Amino acid sequence: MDKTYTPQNIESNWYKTWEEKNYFAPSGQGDSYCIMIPPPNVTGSLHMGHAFQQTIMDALTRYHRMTGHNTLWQPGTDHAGIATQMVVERLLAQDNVTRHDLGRDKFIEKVWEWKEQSGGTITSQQRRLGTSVDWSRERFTMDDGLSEAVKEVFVRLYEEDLIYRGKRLVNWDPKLHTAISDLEVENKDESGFLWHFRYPLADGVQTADGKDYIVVATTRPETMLGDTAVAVHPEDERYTHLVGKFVDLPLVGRRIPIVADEYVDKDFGTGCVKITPAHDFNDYEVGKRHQTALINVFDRDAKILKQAEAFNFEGQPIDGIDCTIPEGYGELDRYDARKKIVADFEALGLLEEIKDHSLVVPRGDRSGVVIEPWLTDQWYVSAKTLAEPAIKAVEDGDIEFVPKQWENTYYSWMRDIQDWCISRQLWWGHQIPAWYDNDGNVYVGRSEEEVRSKHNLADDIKLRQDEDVLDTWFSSALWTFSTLGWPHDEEALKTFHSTDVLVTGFDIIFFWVARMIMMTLHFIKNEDGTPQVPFKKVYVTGLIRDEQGQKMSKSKGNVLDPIDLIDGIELDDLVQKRTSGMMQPQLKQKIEKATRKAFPEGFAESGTDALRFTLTSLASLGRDIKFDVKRLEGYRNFCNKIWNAARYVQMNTEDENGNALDCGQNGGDVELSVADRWIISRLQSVEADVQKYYEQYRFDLMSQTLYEFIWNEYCDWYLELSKPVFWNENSTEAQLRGTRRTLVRVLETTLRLIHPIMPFISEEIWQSIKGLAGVEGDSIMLQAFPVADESKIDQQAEQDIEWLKGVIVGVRNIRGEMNIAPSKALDLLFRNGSEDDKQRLANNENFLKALAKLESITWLNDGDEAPMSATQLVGQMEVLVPMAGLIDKDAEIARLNKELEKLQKDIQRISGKLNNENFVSKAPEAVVAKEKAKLDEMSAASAKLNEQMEAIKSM
RNA sequence: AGUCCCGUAGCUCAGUUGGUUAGAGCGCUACCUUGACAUGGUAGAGGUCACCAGUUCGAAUCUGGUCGGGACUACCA
Repeated sequence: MDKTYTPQNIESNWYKTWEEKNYFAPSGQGDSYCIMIPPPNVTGSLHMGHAFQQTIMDALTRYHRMTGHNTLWQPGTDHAGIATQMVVERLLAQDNVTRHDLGRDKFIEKVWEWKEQSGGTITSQQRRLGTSVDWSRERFTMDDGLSEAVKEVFVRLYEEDLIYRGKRLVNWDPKLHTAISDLEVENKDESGFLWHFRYPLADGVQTADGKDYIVVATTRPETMLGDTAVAVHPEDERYTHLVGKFVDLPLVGRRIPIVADEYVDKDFGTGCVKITPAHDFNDYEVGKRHQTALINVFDRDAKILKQAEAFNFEGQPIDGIDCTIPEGYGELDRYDARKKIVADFEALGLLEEIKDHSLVVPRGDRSGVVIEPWLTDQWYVSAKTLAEPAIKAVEDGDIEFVPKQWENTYYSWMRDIQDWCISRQLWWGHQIPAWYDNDGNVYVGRSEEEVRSKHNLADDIKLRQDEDVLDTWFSSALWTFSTLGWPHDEEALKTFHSTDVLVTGFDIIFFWVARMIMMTLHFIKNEDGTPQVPFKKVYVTGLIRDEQGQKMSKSKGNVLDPIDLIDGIELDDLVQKRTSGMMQPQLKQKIEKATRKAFPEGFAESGTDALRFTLTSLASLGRDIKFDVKRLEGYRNFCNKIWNAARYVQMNTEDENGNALDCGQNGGDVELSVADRWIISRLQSVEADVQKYYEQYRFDLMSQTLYEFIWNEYCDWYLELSKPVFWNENSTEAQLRGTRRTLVRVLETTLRLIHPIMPFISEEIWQSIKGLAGVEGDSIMLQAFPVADESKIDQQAEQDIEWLKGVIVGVRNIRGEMNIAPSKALDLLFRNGSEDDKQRLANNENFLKALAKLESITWLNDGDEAPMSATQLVGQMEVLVPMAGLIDKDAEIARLNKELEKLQKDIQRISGKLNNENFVSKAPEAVVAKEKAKLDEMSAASAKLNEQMEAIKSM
């Protein structure tokens, strides 16, 4: 083994080997365990969030593989409709080409080219991360098989009346020219105005206070061109006499009714609301209740039409409605139209006032432009029917969220779920399996042939397929079963479905998790017909944020590429990476400055294992993660520590020529020291804890447990305790064998414990020590995961080592505080020890002398005078370091004072407790007894130290 | 507006059913190149657990409130 740990040398080869040998495929034996990867979008490359989630999935996968499960981690990618189409359009735009220049087929070809490239980037990144997915099963949401599943689901839902088509208001993105679902709309608080307009009353009617107009307030003046009514509250006395009367809509001249509707808030604005059913979701409902028309005034760009269009609520065009668009408004952008409307109202003397107003503005999550409620034909999924069993599955505990609090979020959305608009006016995606004839009839089916034969359509009837595609999330909703071969090949489905756990972020609980639950419960059934859940657990991870706690995003220029942390990157390259290909180049300087400030050194190479360990150690439940590069450095050092510990083990279990020494594998007496028994005992507890933490998804606690065991117990103490055995000329062969065997076996076991988190370093070291540990096998991946053996828990050994540590730390404390050179060997005196103490010393003298660097150890009898000494207490026993020539009297007095003060404080606190009548009578006996024992011990200690103090002072 | 999360050492965070001397990593101080490791070792400094009130013999932990930070959902034109 090399002297220093260099991750690059070991990581590249092992992954290739594992993959070539097909270790990632399910073993075909044991109970099944399955995780579906949340398919990354093929829009670019993996970010820290992916690295985080995939580390957790890989740890779970490797763990279950090692516990003997038939384990499948299913990989794949998502076509990410809008997002990917936008990426490719932006690329084309660099050459001044639009998708329309290319035409649909050519454009889609380009997107496939991009998909190949981006998909390749993603999978190679995944390999670098060490993900043990079964690549032979890799899927893409637009594969033939998955497209089959999409069609099948669409057709069946249509046949069950759970998918329908209708002309309704949708969230229209006027930039991307597509409908989007409610979830893709981001509502943002922005400041704007509330314009108060006067609408003249028709037929000479007057208001209660004698005006010939009423005042409506609006934040969207331009939509008044499509007004079909004015609404007031039914109990608003100011206006009751006007209900049923009319106003003449200014500019347009249309006569529209005044209606009474509960929707109106009497106390807001003027209490009169203009109703524009074709351009506002609430107005749509009001209009529907009062059977007004729908008057659309916008085109697909949200520009004013030359001639408005009127529809009824069945979506049919209607005649006889005045659809005038006033002169000069046609083709005006919505915001220009707004200005003009306001100006025109003002000119007409109909502008009452303008108030500042904060309002909520809906923006498209991809385009960022203001979304327009717009009347179009779209396809919908009736969500309520599907939602019911999906709610129940969580209520009944068939699906559990970890942490549990996310179930609230899930319920609150599901119980108020709206129909899901699934059609998108894009080119990249699954084209909707619906065909139209020239009479406007719709036929839904798996193919044109199926449609023709099913509906007996003659060959000469022309059919054209719906040009729209489905929402990306429609296909991802089928992910757990479409990837396993549904609807045609159900073998894998039978084996691996329901899957075990979904690891994902809370940001897609609605987009994805909820919809997967709905679709899967509806389509996948057990043999007895009961529905199958897609997964039994949902592990919801936090978000990885930057060092400031900001969300990482390309536009903010604060993203970290996990590969850069693994390989390291120069500052200049990092800056270059963060500032290239930006959508907002004006931010370049700011990003550069922030980056140079945050990471003045760039990143050193840390290796995959260190990154993975960092991510798991940060994986607390229900909390976002501020990614701290310092933490990564610490765990890189941890890898180095493991590496060097392994080197020590190897050096002491092989001779200079690399031949194995006798580690007790081939018979011969084996004698275990107390240290050997102690570390074996401690290992059992660690094994039990690790298993528990897997069950609880507490990767943070697991990492901490492993870190502490390896560093603070195995390295800091056990390795040191092994040295006296190896270096003592009097050690017997049996003793040497015992310690060698323990040394290497504990290491070998520990490597298996860390393997799911740190696959590379564990494999590399394991390969070079497996023989020494008497283990055979091709890869640590295929070894069994360690299981705690309670019979190896050795209380006696643990207590003995605690005692030993107490003495050693006591001596070291005196050395440290008194500035005694580490090289100076000390003469140690013990006084007032019990039989146990004496026994322990007898058993451990060798260890004690070596680790505390002692020249001699002498027991004083009870009455014996001690020379002036610095004192430490281990229980009742006094450990004395003679001061002569070493220790300054005042320094020792000061040190004792410090100790005594601490003791005094504790004694006060505890005796206060014990003097409290209530505590003694009401607290459990065990607690009282414990406090009493503590007090006794501290009092005795205090007395001893005081005595010692007096002795020193009087000398 | 509703729901939820968070506030613990200079920084990033653990602390599982109330009973610990409140922990870790990084950073800091002093000493040490001893034959696994200076990406290291040893010793140490550092906390009124945001604040207030309550429940309790006992609260970082439970309850209510206040302040501060954040997330999600909904929304009055």
